Amino acid sequence: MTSELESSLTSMDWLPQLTMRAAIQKADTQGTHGPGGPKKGALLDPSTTLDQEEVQQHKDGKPPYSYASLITFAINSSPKKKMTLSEIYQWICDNFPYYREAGSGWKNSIRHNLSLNKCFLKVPRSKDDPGKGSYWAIDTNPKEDALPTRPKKRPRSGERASTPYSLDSESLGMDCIISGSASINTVTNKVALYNTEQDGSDSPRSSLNNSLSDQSLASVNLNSVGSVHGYSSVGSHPEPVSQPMSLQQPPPQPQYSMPERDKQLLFSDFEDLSASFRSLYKSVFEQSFSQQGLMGMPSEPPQPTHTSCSYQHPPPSSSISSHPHSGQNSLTNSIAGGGQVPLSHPPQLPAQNAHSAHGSPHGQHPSQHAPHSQHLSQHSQHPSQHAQHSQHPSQHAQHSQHPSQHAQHSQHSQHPSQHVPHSQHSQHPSQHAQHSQHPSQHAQQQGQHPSQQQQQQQHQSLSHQPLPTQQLSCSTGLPADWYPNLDALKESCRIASSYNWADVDLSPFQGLKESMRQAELNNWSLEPTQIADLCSSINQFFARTGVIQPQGAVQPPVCHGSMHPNKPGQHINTGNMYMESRQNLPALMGPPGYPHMPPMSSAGPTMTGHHTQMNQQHLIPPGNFQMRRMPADDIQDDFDWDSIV
DNA sequence: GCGTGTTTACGCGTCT
DNA sequence: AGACGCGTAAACACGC
Repeated sequence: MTSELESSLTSMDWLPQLTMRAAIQKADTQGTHGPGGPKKGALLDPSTTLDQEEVQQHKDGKPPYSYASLITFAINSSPKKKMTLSEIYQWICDNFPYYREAGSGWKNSIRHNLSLNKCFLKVPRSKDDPGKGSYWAIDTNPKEDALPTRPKKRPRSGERASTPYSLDSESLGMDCIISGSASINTVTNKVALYNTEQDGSDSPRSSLNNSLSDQSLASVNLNSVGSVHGYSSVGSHPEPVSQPMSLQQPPPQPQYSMPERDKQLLFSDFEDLSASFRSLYKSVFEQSFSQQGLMGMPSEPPQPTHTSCSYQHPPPSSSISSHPHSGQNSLTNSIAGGGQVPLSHPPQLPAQNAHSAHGSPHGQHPSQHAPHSQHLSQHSQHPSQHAQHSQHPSQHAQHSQHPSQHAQHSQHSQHPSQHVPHSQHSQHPSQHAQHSQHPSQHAQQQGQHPSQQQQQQQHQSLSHQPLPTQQLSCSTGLPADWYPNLDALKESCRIASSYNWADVDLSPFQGLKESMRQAELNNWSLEPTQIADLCSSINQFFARTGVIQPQGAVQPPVCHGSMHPNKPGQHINTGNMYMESRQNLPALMGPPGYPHMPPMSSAGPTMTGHHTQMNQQHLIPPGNFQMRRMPADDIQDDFDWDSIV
């Protein structure tokens, strides 16, 4: 598999299949509507399209597809991955003559499905695209929460208005292919995800916009830890994943300047990286936030708009055990990571894979429930990742104090690190210790940050200006080329996360803090440019704090990121770090694993918008860095191991 | 009026 | 038997 993935990483042919994959062939177990052939409900991979062969096979009679599948087919047949209701009708009629002659009841069912099924998102039309009805797209990150799927938009006249949330959300969209999380702010209103404001314009827009926003909401959802791939009950899947029933209805998509598969690569890689970023973020800054109250964010109560917050503290057992979709990430991560990262961590245990493969037909497997797909996926990956779910420092204690919770999660995870004695988790709740079992962690070292002048020089040539703190990096830090690729980046994040940043004066890095905070607020839903910026900023950060080894070798060009302490005006020119990075760091500054990230004309406000400010903030006061490594035994692995495995 | 969208209710088949 | 997924019908509201 590893080799397969390695090769496929080049070809990227696998991406369309990974993306949002959750095709569950339930046909053999339920929903049989006829002998042989595909069954209704058999396929609900949002990324699938309908094979012409399939079409031909069901020219006569009612197609053996569920309405949800039909809708999925239709939408996916659209280059924009969205369709109006009438277009969906038309597509179905075009491809399934049965419905031409059928009454109109099926249309009602289509509408019913669209409304009811969380997989489908209503995308408001943009102002420049007037017309009747909204677009419908497939939610790449449907929230399958026990919470109401959406607010009742209008009280029905009559008595039923008193039951605003009568929908059985668990029964809704169970066939959705959950790809993760994030969908921030969508627990109650999924439409918001496809806000045309974010989306750019729904209609005629640039190909780039289309490719990036139609389905992915124009962002790289880092929060969806590998979840983009959705899950696939491989074990029960009657057909190999590599043989999606789908197939390529040949929609030439010339308007895509970036191939669809590239977009998906972007997703899969970045999402796979999300936990690492998040972990790093939490490791580095949360303590600082809590101590200094800077920006007030992570210490603030969960933002109501932050969906993930809704899942931060699921009821111990019920919420965990009742979410049938969250197991996706096991497979997801195993696919995405491909085991390429040369970590000493043991490979994913079979049980974990089996976990995702178990997918019970009814989605009752604890790991399959979507509502906590993000949450539980991480739980299932590694118990120590609980911290990643928390935005509030005080919540870490929760994650670290209850062996029972770990035990509970252990039901979903076979990760070897689960065997870390619980005492380790509870030893340093207040420190937000980043425990790690990774062998690369070594003795703690301390260092003093050099003078600002040195920093300036270092900025110009990081590799030639070893900092005292870089002594640390000499033994345990990152190589200068810490993010030449995705795996390296993840590993770097992991290593960096293992430091005890609590002792580090992070005040010089307000900009980075803010960047990461914004990323956190956005559920790590970042655009490529923002990813690049973040990488750049982190690179600077690493350099400043000595995490990056002062090696001259493959040292990436000095980032012009927000961490730049001495050239605050440098980015004012473009306001887009990535653009500058692209110019100066052609090979390294782009998001790892994303080879052709196109230059973005505009970066989202999430990250880049802060950079100018950050540049001002990143002036580093002299000599105030002290880093102390946590004792190896106390290191909690907060890295998303499964994202690698 | 019609299309669209939401919601409720119910029946059926399957699975546990 | 109950839960579940799915299909179907229908009521209702909204906007063009």
